[in-house]
Amino acid sequence: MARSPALALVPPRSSEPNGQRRNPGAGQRRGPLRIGVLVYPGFDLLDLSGPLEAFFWAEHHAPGSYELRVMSPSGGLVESSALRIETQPLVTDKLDTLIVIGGRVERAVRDESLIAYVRASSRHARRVASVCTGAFVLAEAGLLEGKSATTHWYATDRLQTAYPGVRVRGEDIYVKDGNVWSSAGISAGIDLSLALIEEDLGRDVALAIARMMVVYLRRPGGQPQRSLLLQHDAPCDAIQRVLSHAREHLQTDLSVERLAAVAHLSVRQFSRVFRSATGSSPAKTIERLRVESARPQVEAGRLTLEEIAPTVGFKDASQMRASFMRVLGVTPQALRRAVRVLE
DNA sequence: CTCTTTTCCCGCCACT
DNA sequence: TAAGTGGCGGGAAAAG
Repeated sequence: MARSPALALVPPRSSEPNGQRRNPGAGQRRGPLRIGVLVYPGFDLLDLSGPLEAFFWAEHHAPGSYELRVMSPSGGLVESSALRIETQPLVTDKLDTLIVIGGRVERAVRDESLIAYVRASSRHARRVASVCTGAFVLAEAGLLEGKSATTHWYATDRLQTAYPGVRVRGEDIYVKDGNVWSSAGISAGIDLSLALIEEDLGRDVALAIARMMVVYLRRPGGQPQRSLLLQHDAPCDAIQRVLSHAREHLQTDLSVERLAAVAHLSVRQFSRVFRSATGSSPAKTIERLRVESARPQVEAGRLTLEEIAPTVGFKDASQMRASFMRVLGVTPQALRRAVRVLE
């Protein structure tokens, strides 16, 4: 794996190291980049607030870089999943980036004028993006035809069936294909926004924002969006039993041989079935499970890393550190430091 | 950091 | 024949 010093959570305070910083797409900057965020009745509030917060911090770090505009077809008050928010009418002129928020899109995709607007602004805007099920709007507008895209894991099948021309990448947090970006559910919108900001303002700014928001920059794509700890609906029964067993016996030996025994299968057959059911290998999955379990404790900062490691089955802190690097691309110490920043 | 040992994992093939 | 299974070998990666 590529070791990536740039993933360190705390950027060098000297604001000058290597790395491309000026935004490459907009040429010489004149005025703030206008970010149009598109919502509609029934949109998901968290899909909206994540990106807004990210761009808010970007503006804080680099004043004058962005101008945010939350828009809806009707303008005025629009009802979200949680509460009503004030929006502005749609505009197309000088729109740098259009971000379509997810939510209950059924009506939105049937709104001819809305779809037409998205299609039209995609011709003028430098970038178009979607959060969560906002991908359906982009797809309906034909922007995803022949392109790779992602959406909330719960909706990937529906997206694929409804729009066969889209190359749905259900495993990715966010996907960039040309100038069309899409992200997975809810909080993945933050990752998407950070990536957009990184493209505009450079890695250092994106890292600083990630630190303020207490998230970390994920490696582009490749990160499974479903948590193994939350996943209780595995496709195959035997595999589900093994995962439950693993969750409840994290501190014990979870070698492939052991797991195969739990599944009542030979090692060979077990790893074969496991891969086809989960898309990943047994050992890698166990490693992820342990990292996911340790992470909240690491961030809480109550126990030392040496104390945490054995509780989730790592031999010691250094092994835990190695696993964190492999799975998250970040060391436990870095995660812990990131949380402390706000205290 | 290098060297050695162990574990993982997947193609291949034989056996139900 | 088709589909599921399990052992073997060895390259790759992790652990020691």
